[in-house]
Amino acid sequence: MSTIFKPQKNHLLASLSVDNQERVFSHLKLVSLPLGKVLYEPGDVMQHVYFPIDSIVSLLYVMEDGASAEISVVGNEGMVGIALFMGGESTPSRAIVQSAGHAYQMKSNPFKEEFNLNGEIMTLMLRYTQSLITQMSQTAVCNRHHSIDQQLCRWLLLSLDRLEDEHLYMTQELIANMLGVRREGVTEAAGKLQQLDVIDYSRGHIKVLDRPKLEEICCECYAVVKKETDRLLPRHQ
Amino acid sequence: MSTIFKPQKNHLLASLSVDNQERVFSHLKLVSLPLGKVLYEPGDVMQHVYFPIDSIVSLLYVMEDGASAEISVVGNEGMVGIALFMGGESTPSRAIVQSAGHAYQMKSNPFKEEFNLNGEIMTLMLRYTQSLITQMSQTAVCNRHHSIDQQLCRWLLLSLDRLEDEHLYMTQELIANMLGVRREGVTEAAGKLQQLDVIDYSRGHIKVLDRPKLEEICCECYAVVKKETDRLLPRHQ
DNA sequence: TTATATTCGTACGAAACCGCACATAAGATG
DNA sequence: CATCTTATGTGCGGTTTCGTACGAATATAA
Repeated sequence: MSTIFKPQKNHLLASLSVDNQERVFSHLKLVSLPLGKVLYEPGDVMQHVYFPIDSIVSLLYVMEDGASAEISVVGNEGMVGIALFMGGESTPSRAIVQSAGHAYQMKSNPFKEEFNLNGEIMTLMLRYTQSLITQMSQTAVCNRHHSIDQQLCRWLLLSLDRLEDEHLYMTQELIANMLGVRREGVTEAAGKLQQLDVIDYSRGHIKVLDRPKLEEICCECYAVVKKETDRLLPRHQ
Repeated sequence: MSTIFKPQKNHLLASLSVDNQERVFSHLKLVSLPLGKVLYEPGDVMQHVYFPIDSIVSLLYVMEDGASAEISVVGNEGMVGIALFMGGESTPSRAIVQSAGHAYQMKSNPFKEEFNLNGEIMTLMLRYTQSLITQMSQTAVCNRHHSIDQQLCRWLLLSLDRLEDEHLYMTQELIANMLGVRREGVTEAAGKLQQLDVIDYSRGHIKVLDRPKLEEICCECYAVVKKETDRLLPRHQ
């Protein structure tokens, strides 16, 4: 179990120095995150932070009338709960598990203590926060200018990057909620991708057949975020 | 001149303790920001940070095809250049003066030194960054779900909050660039507001006549950002 | 197997927004 | 004043997306 799910599977944790890893790892607890689990509701004071391993968490804003839109997505490249060290301790959005899996959980207080040591961990967390800001910004741009087709491609690529293989378990209804569009819109867009043999979609199971083509069809938004994230958080290996 | 433009007119600078004010103020230089001036281009390593006094700066993303979208807006409540202390030193977006006026400029290095003292300034800057994140998130949501009419209201209110009176000097063309819509769309939306006696618009000069009504017509996005900003950065006075 | 729930496909009118073209009007310039 | 530039108003066809409704297909349960 814990031989498969090493903390190092999370890129942020992996990039810490040995000293910091030892101290931080002693506070980590492996938890299972089922699909749809809500880690934070809007305004909740965060009790834990999460470092996803093979799960994906969406930061989702839900409006008064129930409509929703995904602000950003967090997988093994990042962490959930940045508002903790940013000072607010809560956000107006919801953190919800978009793809079931596992994560390492750490209690707020020890994490804040580590952050406040003003060293490697703080630097890393701030750089990650900037990459998250980039993703949010690009989401705003993409929402403004790009078609559902393109946005679906972006969304698929962002998800793929955070999973271990090319399989996504995700109904069109759920994707529609993330993109903030109608379910029928996703059906159409996914149908086009299927006709192009880019994906194979069947009742909540997507298999990506041709990733290069997916990137080709996609708007520039994915590449911008990817490039900036790589710049901010280079993976040393 | 500098009797009118006190550093304290910027809310972030004003909220520093006397000690920190003394140290920081010695590095500040009052600069004039003409309309359209670009403070940073995408990817530029930032040489200065800016604390607006009576100017407004837009963080704008410009796409490959020239289309654009405003990510967030910064006035006397904030600062331009957060990427400096977040670690990236640059962003994929452009910082451009949206409303002419003045700002206090500070060189990057002394500012980073202040930030790294790990005290009040750091805490404040991080809280401000979180409020900026909230604004970006809500922009993404608003871009997804709300009409041009509503978005124009949000945009006007965000601008109003950062100005000293109810006068905006801004062509419809420019607003359209910020919102990422057609100029004609802004003409129509502004026409409706004018018919409702909410604004008076004439060749680049907007006078807001009825702010309460403006807030009423607006989508929830403005209030969400406003409330969260007030929570994160209470003004002690 | 049969019934039921879930997921997906399709259709259609309405609305919002776009791209484009052009007219009008208000300042600016000479 | 006459001219030019800039800013705004308006109209129209085309596209995308929406809201809604309904049917088909697949999984799940009785």
